[in-house]
Amino acid sequence: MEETNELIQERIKKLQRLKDSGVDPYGVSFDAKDKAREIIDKYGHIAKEEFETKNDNCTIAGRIVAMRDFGKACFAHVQDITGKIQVYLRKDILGEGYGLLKNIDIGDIVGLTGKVFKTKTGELTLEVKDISLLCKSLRPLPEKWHGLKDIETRYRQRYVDLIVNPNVREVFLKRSKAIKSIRNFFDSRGFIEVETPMMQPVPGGATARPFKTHHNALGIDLFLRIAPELYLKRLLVGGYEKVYEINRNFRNEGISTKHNPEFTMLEFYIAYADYQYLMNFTEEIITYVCKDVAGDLRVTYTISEDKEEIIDFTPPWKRLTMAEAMEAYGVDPSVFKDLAGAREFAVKNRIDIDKNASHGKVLDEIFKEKVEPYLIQPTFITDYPLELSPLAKRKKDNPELVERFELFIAGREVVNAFSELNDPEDQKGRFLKQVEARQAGDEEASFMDEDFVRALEYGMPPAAGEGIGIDRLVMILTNSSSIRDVILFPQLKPEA
RNA sequence: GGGCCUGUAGCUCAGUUGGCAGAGCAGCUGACUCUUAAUCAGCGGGUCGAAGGUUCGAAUCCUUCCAGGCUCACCA
Repeated sequence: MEETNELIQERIKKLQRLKDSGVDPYGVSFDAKDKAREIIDKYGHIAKEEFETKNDNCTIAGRIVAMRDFGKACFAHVQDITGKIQVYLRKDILGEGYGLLKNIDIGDIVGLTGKVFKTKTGELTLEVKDISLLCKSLRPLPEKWHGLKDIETRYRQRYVDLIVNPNVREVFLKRSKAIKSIRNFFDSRGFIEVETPMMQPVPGGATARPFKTHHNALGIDLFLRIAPELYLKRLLVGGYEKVYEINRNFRNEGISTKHNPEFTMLEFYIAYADYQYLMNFTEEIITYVCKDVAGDLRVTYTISEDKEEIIDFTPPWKRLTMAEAMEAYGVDPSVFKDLAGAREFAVKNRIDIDKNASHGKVLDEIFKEKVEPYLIQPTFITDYPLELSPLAKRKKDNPELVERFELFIAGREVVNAFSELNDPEDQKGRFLKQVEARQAGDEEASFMDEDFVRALEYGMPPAAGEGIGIDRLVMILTNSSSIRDVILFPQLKPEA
């Protein structure tokens, strides 16, 4: 971090010269009335000749990203949040102010006012009348042509990535837009946005290993939440009928292109609705967000280097039960009969399964291996085995299945939703089952949450609840192949 | 955690059989008032990821370690 090289030394010298000449190299506030993009939009279509009689001035602030020096004149590009615009500095116009240029580098942040015109080659340009340095930059930016490619540097020094890679800026603008769009959607439909604990004494609402932390004053261990579910349902008990939360979940598991230890989840609950209602509702939300962010219901997604797919969000989306989907992708229906049948199929197809795995778990494994990767277009899968869903309501006609669906897009689970179990006795029994599984060594099994059962005993209206993985959704909307490309500061090992 | 790959100048990358460490951009000096990967002349810049080993000699071969990528396992 302390490294200094010749290029930095040069800039420090310039910094000193600026100070010596009475220039504040770290500027003050600057009223940048105009934006690069707006200027280009406003004047771009006007013919070059017309500028000869015009005298329109604009004021912008931004970072110098390119410079072409001619001795007594200089072209540069200045970049602000909206984009880049060329500026033209002339000694005969700037007079003494032109001397500032000697100590200015690519990367410096400047504010300037100039007359709008078009160059010989037709590029809209500001002929600078006044320039002030707002911030001297001490480190050289990556090369102008190849930019910053090194993935590690891009993630570790995201600020540099954002300066030089416009597509990266674009991705995170889209992410912000997607989240705003989701809020609009829910707010306009009578939901209230809530915040529930990130630090929980009993981690629940999902099957995953939690992070543990400690509160000194209370003298207790707490867990970073793996899901907000149990708290949001407590709010249904409390009388709120439509709630949503957009916030971070934390899971103490592997890191991959699809997993970051902290990730953003949207969860929402609707009293008196069920999972069937939610499927339609999900189509509505996602098409709403997709239109807003991508401008179209069809988006291109790069599945792998040599495989690109157009994902079409035009509803209705395909709906299959887990069993139907398995059959459609060539899984022998005998797997549903019993554990032995499922196990046999798994072994035959070289699917790794834990030797203690239950029937439901084995089915889940087979599904993940044989079906999930092929669900490219948005597809709802319904009717999951009870034991995989300790918080979901049983199906009336088959109590071993639950009223649940997951939505798959591009071969990935993006949504998980179900009719919420509101029978306290059943819930308590399911918790106990989970506790048993935990004692038998399943580290992901849930803990008993006594207070949640107590809440259900007061009565929770029948309700439907859903979780949407925001990072994964944004990946699809921005054609990003790694979750790290949609998280500003993804988790990495500390720099050596 | 396993397998495969990568790490060389600020950035993007070459580096042959083990034989003086290279290019482009960026930087510095000079020229240049419509360039846009500006151009022209010249100059400087390296812990070759780290440590150890083999060798007369290592960026290059071997071992270990560090970081990253892809992938598998686990998961969302």
